[in-house]
Amino acid sequence: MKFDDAITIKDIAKALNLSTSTVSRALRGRYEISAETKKLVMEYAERMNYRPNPIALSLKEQRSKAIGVVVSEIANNFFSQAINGIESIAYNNGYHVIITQTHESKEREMVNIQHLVSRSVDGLLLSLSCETTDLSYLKQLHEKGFPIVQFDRVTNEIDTHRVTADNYMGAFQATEHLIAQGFRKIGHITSTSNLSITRERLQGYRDALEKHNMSYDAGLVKHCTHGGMIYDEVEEAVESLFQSRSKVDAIFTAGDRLTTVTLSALKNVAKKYKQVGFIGFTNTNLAELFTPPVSVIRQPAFEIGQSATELLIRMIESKRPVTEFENRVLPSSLIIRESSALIPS
Amino acid sequence: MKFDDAITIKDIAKALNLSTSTVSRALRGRYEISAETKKLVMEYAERMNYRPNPIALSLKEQRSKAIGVVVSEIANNFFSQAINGIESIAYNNGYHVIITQTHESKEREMVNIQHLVSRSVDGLLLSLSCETTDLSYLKQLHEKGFPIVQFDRVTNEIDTHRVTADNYMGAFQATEHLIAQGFRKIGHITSTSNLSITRERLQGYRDALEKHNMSYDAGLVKHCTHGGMIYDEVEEAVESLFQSRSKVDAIFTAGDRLTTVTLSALKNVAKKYKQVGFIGFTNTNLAELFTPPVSVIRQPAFEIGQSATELLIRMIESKRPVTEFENRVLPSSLIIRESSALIPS
DNA sequence: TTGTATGCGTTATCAA
DNA sequence: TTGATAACGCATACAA
Repeated sequence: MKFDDAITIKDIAKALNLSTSTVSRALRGRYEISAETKKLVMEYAERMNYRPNPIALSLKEQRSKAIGVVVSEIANNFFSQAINGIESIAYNNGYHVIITQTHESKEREMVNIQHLVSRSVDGLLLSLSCETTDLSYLKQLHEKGFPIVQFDRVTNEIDTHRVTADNYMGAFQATEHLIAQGFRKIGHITSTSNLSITRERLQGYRDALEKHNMSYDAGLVKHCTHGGMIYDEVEEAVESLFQSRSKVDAIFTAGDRLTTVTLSALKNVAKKYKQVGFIGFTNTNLAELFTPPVSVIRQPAFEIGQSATELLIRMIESKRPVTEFENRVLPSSLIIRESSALIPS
Repeated sequence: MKFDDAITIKDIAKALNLSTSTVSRALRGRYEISAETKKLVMEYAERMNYRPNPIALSLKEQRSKAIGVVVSEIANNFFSQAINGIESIAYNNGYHVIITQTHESKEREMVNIQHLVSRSVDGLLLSLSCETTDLSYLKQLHEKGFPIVQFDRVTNEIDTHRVTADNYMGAFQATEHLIAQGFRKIGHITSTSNLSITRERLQGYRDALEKHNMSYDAGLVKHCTHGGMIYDEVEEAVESLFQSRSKVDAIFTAGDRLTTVTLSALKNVAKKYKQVGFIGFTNTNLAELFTPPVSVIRQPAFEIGQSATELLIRMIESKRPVTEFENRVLPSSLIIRESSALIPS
């Protein structure tokens, strides 16, 4: 059924007693067409509000002027902000954006990518899911020259452009900040070490401790394999950090979700303790609602989205295959609030 | 360029020395084809990992097995949860979801809708933007029989299926709750009255006041035209509610964003006051981070998404045009926390 | 039971 | 300068 009253080139041709090819050429302003015919066609098209059918174009050109985005969750401020950045650039370049979520499932990830590719997206913006292990399909795609840009959660196993936040430096500064505040036993709640971001942040944390001659204790690092999707997992982590053997006086959290949920858990668990230092990676404005407001590390999500999209579109539109891949690292920013000490009610 | 090594029906036909139509029919399990040929084709297709090209199908069938979603912002918990609901149903029915954002701009809204339609989405899930005024295009589309389901922010000017939260009852109960807590002067921060949700909530608020013999004062209702997108607007609203002439002792906020931002503003502004009652519509878990946690009205976002999608798919797949439209109203739930009183630090 | 031809909307190639 | 035709991948009416 056609609900779209969109007229086609054929309709124009018929109405004007021309051939479809003439109309097509006139519309695209080709030099072979007489100014007269051109004007005729253009005006008629304008008047009838002609729009080329994108589907037909996709079929013909084997491209769609659309880019696919694969993220774990859009209900995550980092990603929704990144998507806004992606859209802003894509939009300005005449590209359409198709967003898909993996919900951290590798099957979902695979299905989404395949679907996007078969839908002829011209390129892919990819932030890997926690689970991802088998990258062979992606690798193949990339080797065939399919434009892919990784952002945020990246892997070195596929050599593409990469755009990330400076997770290392963010974590380093965050940890130093807690140390400067006088906290001596800093716990770290993070997600699976599968993820690049997890490893980078952990390294920043370790190096900061080392710089200040504080020993690294693996027992103080809690990996939540579901990245904060499951509350109980986080609460358990928080609780274990407060157990006698390894009682921390401060906590540093790694992700948007993890930060949110840890703060919630702290409300319940930390009551028993006088003061808990806190800092976390987050792009929500949650933390300022705390009493007193806590410090956070904010990531340049919007800019990451923009940057990744620029690179992708450049790849798509360049004639020759790209061989040199960029690694853009955008600075995270430390936001220091009144106090990083949480005073339980 | 073809990066997808997807084989086509033609390839199969060639390899098996059959015609494309035979292959096509075999693949679709038509009865005319001999079991033998069917098996042959099926197996080969399976082995070569054949996938029909969705673009070609769209062009042919004038449908895409995709549904378009138009919301104002995905960086809004209500919508991201609703989208999850939408995806869950769409996915199970073999539909693909294309999400677009209007950022509350009516131009953006128009462009998105047209783009989706020209991309042959089979139906539209629509949550109107604040600004929307000219509905003629949408009306036309609907009159031509294009499947549209409105959700959350709806208008009566277009007669479609509608799925909403029970905003009226939510607001009514919220207001009653504040009254029960002893607050006597309750301010209401909401968005433009263009929006159905705004009007419903306002009515709930008014009726609750009336029931308890409290007079309604229009001066205590602040409309933020940008729905909380602009902080200053909200802060101004909060401040004016605390001015001597109309000093409120409690605030009731209308939207996800508005609630978040008002809470932030309260942190700054309300410091001067001893106690402020608070309740707001929100789907974030922000409110529990407050000290003490505040009460909220939570909307069944996920279920709204699911329900709207069910209706839409039913419309898409039904042969005869729908004439009777449903108005589904799903209950909001009041979440009472320790206290709805905010104690400034 | 299978094959041929046509069309979905567009553009490119070749011919006029 | 313009037109006829084929092609993108698929499904179907019609022929065989």
